[in-house]
Amino acid sequence: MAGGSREPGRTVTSKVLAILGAFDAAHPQLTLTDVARRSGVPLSTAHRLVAELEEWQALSRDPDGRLRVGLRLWELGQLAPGRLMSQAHPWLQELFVTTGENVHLAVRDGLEVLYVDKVYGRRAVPIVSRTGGRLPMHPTGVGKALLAYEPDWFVKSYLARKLERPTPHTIIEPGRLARELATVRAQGYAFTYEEMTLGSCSAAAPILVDGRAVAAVGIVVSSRRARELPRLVDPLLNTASGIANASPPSSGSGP
Amino acid sequence: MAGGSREPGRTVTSKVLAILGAFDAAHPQLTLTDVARRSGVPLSTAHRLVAELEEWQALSRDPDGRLRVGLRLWELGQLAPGRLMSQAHPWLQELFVTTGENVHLAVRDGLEVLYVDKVYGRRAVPIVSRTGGRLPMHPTGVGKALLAYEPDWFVKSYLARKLERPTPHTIIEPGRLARELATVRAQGYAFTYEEMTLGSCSAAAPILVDGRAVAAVGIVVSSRRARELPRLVDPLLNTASGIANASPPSSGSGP
DNA sequence: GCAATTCTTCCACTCAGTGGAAGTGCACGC
DNA sequence: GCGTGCACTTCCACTGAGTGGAAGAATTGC
Repeated sequence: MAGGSREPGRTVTSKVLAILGAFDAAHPQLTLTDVARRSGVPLSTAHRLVAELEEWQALSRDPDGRLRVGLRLWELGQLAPGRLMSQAHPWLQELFVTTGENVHLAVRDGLEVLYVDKVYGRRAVPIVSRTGGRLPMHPTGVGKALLAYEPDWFVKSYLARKLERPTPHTIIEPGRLARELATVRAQGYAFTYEEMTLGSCSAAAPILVDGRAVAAVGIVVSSRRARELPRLVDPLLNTASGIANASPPSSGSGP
Repeated sequence: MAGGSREPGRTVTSKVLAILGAFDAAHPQLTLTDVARRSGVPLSTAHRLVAELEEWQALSRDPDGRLRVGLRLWELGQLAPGRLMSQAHPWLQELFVTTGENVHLAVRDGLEVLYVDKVYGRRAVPIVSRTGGRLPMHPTGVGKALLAYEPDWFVKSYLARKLERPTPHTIIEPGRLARELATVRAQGYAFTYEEMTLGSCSAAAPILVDGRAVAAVGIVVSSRRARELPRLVDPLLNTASGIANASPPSSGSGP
């Protein structure tokens, strides 16, 4: 009876990864049944695999018994970002102290920006992005800063899709967005005015290493204070170039 | 010839986890051969599993082709620590701003402390611990703060082992250490004087939720400035209780 | 107390996974 | 140019680890 009709061609590894992938920012804690449903792994199989993952502390349980990503996975994750990110943090820190604004660092992942670090104060404007969060590129400052330095074919394919419009201010017309990106490229930084969230504006600058934007620094302020953004450009650019230069001298510097 | 003499009883999952476990703070980037050697997984098997992990961005490759923990794993890890840690960060930030000292947050994992967050300035004393780092409990401030609130049986078994002695100042005599812990418990905070690293002192306070130390906040200063530690106790305790209270009202508060 | 939901265990079948060995590719030295 | 060493990739026939439906246990809700 049992074991006969398995779904073929699915590796154990892919199931393990599907189980881990069931967790995301919107669903940080799940029951076993949730995990099975979201990952597409049969319940009994999920049960066994989850038990192994728990044993290794890749997953652990909340007080109420729900599953969460475990400490060991967090610890592993800390090894990921490499030199750039850990070197960037003090710079972000300093930018926060000198400007008093919420600052963050983001990289591109696929067609989205992934927020990899942020520094913020308790009294400042509440900020939407959280570390590890993802947002589309075109409505965000860091997204525009990164997109502007991607190769043409990439930008083209980005613009070719139907773009989300989180607010009425979001620029989604391909032509207008392309012109915006040209401006960003020309001046070296990007602004947004309520393009992602009503009430928030931002300035962002790419971190350029060998001409490629490996990350971007952003500052978010409430839109009432949008007029202060230009004032923030200088410290922003300083920070961006500081981070870029702090990264170890590029190995392939020459021609 | 092939496939016959496999090592039995090892699940695929355990191999995947062993491969991930091959990465640690001392070995953040590895070649495939390293991974196979460190994880005990045969090279050809490691090759296949690593390829699957790469496809999912659980692992990725450095410019020079060596393997690293990938972005997706970092992203997953961000979901791990739950409310406490993300709520703690602004408090740490503030403690750093008011004191100007290096501050960090640690939790107990097994017999070690795991540093889960830190805030530091560029000009301050260089700090040994890095996020995700592990240290033994008895020579560190946060370690003592955490150990002091563990149940008796745990402390007993901790003291029963032969304790490491990273510096001549490290307290490793069980009796003396037990007395030290009693003091910590009595006064609510811990000091260390060059017990982990020559040249560094620290003060630390536990974050108590329902009488259990769920984490600890620490401040590190250079030992020349050890006399300033007492002055730092008040802000430290404020921070610790602030973090503790900021966590959502405990569900099982009163019997 | 019964129904709904979630979690755990069972087990016979079978194909996904295995790993030693052979092949490929690259870098260096002579 | 050619051999030597090392790291990576592919191959393949065998087999037991993994499978998943279903039944049972535990828990929750009404």
